[in-house]
Amino acid sequence: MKTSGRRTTEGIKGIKQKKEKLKSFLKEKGLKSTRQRDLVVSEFLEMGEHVTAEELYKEISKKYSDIGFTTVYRTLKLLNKSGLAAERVFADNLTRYEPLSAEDHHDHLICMKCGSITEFQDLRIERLQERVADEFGFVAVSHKMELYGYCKKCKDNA
Amino acid sequence: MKTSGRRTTEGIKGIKQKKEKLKSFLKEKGLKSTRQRDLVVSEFLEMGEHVTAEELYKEISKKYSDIGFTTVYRTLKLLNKSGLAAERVFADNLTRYEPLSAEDHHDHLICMKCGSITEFQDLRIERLQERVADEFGFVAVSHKMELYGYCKKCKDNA
DNA sequence: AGGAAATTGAAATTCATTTTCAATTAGACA
DNA sequence: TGTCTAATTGAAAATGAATTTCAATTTCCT
Ligand SMILES: [Mn+2]
Ligand SMILES: [Mn+2]
Ligand SMILES: [Zn+2]
Ligand SMILES: [Zn+2]
Repeated sequence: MKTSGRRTTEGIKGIKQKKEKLKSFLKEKGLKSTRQRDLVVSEFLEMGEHVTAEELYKEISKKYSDIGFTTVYRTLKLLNKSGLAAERVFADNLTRYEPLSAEDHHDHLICMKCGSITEFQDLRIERLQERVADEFGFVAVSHKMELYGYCKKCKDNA
Repeated sequence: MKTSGRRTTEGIKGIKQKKEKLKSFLKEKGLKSTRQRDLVVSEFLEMGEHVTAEELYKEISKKYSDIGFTTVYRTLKLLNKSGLAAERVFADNLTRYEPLSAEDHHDHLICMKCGSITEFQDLRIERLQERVADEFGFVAVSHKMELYGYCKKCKDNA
């Protein structure tokens, strides 16, 4: 049984590590470290899961009124390009971001009532996907898999 | 090996059958049959695959200059609600429609170079998805699974 | 410190989707 | 077949998230 739940909150260690990675990425690309980027990245890593640029912006605005939405938006794009965040679009068609490391891969269960998102990983499914691709002479480089329905809580107290 | 390709073109039989189903749906809901709806539905069923409202509209415009985009758009929504079409949003974030019947279910392989879309069905994967959901006490009612990569043609002449 | 290049944030733009509204049409019923 | 009401149509406007623009500011290399 390879399926498993994932992640509670980003550990401090992971955060520092990721910030280091970002710094390398910036330097490598001739980009600059700024107070704004730092703040946005910190908040993002602490918040953790599946946030929209708008949500993150609102959260940040509470503490730092001088950081604009555009900067939050651009920083998330940057994190994505540097491989530190994944961009996700679920059924509501909003672009969400989540911290991600290179080795990490997972898919999602999405509750249609409360909106909660559960992550899972299933190697058997992944293998079968590869197999399907092979049958069609298709080379898969990524995939998207989402299950929509009702989470434990929501199906119980219906 | 349960995986398989699908569908060439909608048979005339299937088209007539679907048009009948739509008529029932309309009557049942107190809606009206119109020349426009008829034309849009015919063109849609003949075109077949994964079209956007815009694409279908342009195609229809060639023959019938008096049919507006809005009507095409609304007819596709209607087909969706009546269960005769599926709405799909792939990575390009455009809403596409494809003819679909109740029993039918399939997922997609999408070529990142030429954009071709291949359909597949894999019961083993579907069973495992159900299993994953169960493990989390989640009741899945639908899912989305797309594999992105390079199709046979595109990976060959790279 | 000087200066080129990157960044910022407000505002404007884009673009698919959805809604509005006045004119037209379908179809139920007499 | 004519009447009437509700549904439909299509052009235009509105929406709203995502993206771009641009002038002012900041970073950081020399
Ligand atoms: Mn996730
Ligand atoms: Mn399909
Ligand atoms: Zn729930
Ligand atoms: Zn291809």
